[in-house]
Parts: sequence; structure tokens; C-alpha cells
Amino acid sequence: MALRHAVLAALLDGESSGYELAKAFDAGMANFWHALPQQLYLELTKLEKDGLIQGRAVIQETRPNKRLFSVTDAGLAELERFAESSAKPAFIRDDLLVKVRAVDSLSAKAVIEQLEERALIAAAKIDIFERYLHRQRGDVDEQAFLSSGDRIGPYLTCMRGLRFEQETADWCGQTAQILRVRYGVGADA
Amino acid sequence: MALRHAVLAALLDGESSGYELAKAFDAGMANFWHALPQQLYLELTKLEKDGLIQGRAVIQETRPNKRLFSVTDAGLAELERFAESSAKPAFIRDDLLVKVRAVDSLSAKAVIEQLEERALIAAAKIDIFERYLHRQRGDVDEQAFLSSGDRIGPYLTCMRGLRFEQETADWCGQTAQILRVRYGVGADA
DNA sequence: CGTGATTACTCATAATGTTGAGTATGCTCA
DNA sequence: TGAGCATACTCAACATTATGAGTAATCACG
Repeated sequence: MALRHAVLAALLDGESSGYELAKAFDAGMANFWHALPQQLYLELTKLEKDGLIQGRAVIQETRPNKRLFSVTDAGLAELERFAESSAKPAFIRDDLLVKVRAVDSLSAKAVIEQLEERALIAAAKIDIFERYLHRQRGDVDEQAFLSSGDRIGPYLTCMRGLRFEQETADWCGQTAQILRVRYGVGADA
Repeated sequence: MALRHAVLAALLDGESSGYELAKAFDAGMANFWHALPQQLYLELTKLEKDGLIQGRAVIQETRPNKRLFSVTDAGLAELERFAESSAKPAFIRDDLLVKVRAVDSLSAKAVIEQLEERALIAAAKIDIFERYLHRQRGDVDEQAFLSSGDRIGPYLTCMRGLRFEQETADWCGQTAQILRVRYGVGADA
């Protein structure tokens, strides 16, 4: 029952179609949850059936018709219940860490390459997140925005995503460097 | 096929029973993967059937008998294959982030409490990880250990876990503080 | 002497997440 | 003019993870 609440939380940004949500939950932007389009469409159907969101059809001329969903009062109440229930601990679960853990028994080259690739991906996300944060806070500085802006939830979670990616980029870069030195693999992996 | 490789990587530390692995993959220690005992026992059975690990029974007088597993050559080869295949991106997937994302539409108290609780949990993990790192490197400093120690994979992944938890503790603390100020909830939540 | 924690493991089922294959239309760019 | 991309969504099958309920012995605590 977790995607359920992630979708509700995302819909607080305003009415949205499955397709738009799918983009938001995809690799690029998902700073607080990740899901594939198929899951989202399914979840939206269930949420509507349960009365937690309501959809309205939008007939389009030039594009396929779509349905825009928004959170109902029952949905808000459900989110409130969710927020009060105890959160389960979050874990890192990452293929790349498994590979690094085993690196002493493997040929390091592939691992180094993947660390460097991951660092680049993280750098791209950092860029996206920084732009988003800047756009959100507008002219005021961060402190001022956080104390008086009218919607800070998305900002706060994006901050977390940003720091996570910065940490990822740093660790991947440093780890790749250490392994390169140890195993004499050139920098131009 | 991911737990599979996590188990293989964990067994590189040396022969281990399902029970011991279960502790290592549990909340406290799992700095590179997380799994429940039931999953591990199942996976160990499959790994043995596939010849990637081999078990040997140890008959104990005072405790139930157990089976210790170690990685075979085929298992090592499988890990090598895994390391060379491209890693799928890692995502944060955390209930608490969902709650923070939605906090503007909720009563903030419960969210603040959970942020503070999470910060404490993270602090405890930081402690565990720091001790582990210190024990691993022994007398030499980190740089020296990383360039000449004989097994650095576990050290590197634990570093990642450490930083992740530090980031968690910082962000949770700061976020709780911001929300406390905004919503006038006392520090003694 | 019995309550609860630790060691050591198993089985079944439910919930979640991933993969693959479709359907359909229209827009843009070469 | 046709290849590829964006919009917009659906269905089915599979893989992975999580949950709940047991079994059974020993040990430490009061």
C-alpha cells in the first residue's frame, strides 16, 4: 500500500493524467518514489474505485483523450491516516553496491566503468533537481522560502533527492578513483 | 536475480549459515542490501541447487544443527557475469519522503515525530558503521587501508552506507526543525 | 520453574514490481 | 512520404519481496 500514497501525494500538486504521472515517476524526475506507467494506471483505477481520487475525462481534438485525476476528501483523509501510521525503514538496494562489495574477487574494470557511468547519471539528476529547486523558490532565498512559502513538501523532498544524488556522485567518483589506482586501470575507462 | 548476487557477495566474507546471513541482511547491518530470513533460506537452497554455493552440515550439541555455505567457482563466475552486466539505476523508495511530500496538506505533527525518530535510527546506524570501518582498517588510516588493504569491497560499501545515514540524519533533523517552526509544534514532540 | 530471548530453519500465501506486447492518433523532420 | 517520437492508455504473465504462522531446542533471568 505504498505506491497508493505516493500517487495521492503526487496528485496534491494538482490534477494530473496517468501519462503525466508516469513521466513524474520515471527515472528522471522521481525524487521521492519510482514506478512504471503500468503500475500507475492500475493504481489510478483502484484509487478511483475506492473513491480516494476522482477523474474527469478531457476530450482532445488533436491528441488521444485523457482523464485528469484529483484527490478527494476521502483521499486526503487516507493520506492523513498514512502519515500517522509508522513509517517502515528505508533501505538502499542497489546492484552497484553489490558489485563493489564483491570487487576484490572480480576483475575491477567493469565495476569502475559502472561507477563512472553512475556518477554521470547522478550529475544529470543534480542538475535537474537544482533547476527545480530554483524555480520553486523564485527570487527569495531558501531560508525565506522554507519559512514562508506556501507549499514546501515537494521542495523538501527534492532537497533530499538532491543530496542523495550528490552523495552518489561523490562516492562513485571517489570509489572509481580508488579502484583505478589499486588495479591500474586507466582513467579513460 | 538480485538477492542472488547479494548473497553470493556476502558469502565472500567467508562461510556462513542462513541464520548468520539473515542477521547481516537485517535492518541493523544491511549496508548494501536488505532481505528477510525467509527469502535468504529460499535463495540459499536455490543457489546450492544451481551449484553456485556449497553447503556443509555442522552438527552442534547445544544448538540446532546448521549448514554453512561458501561460494563455488561457478558462483564466482556468476558474480563476474553479474558485475559485467549493466546495473539498473537505484531509486529512493521511502514512506517518509511520501509523507513529507504531502505535509502541506496534512497535520504536521506525526510527520515531524517520524522525522525525528528516523534521525535517531540513522544516528544509531552511523555509530555501528563507524565502528565497523574502524575495526576493518585497524591501525592504518583510511587512505592507506584503501590503497593497500587486501579486501576493501565491504569497506567501500559500508562507507556508502555511512554517508547515506549521515545524509538521512541531517536531512531529517533539518526538515523536522523547519516544520516545527512553521507549524508551531514544540521541540518535545 | 516458567517467561522470554537466541539459535536455526520451513512452508504457504499475499502484495508488489517488472517485462513484454499491444492499440491508436498526430506531429515533426528529413 | 515515411520513420520516429510524443501522447494516452490497456492487458497478461512473470519475478521478486513481504507477511504470517510454525517447529524445536537451549539458555539466562528472576
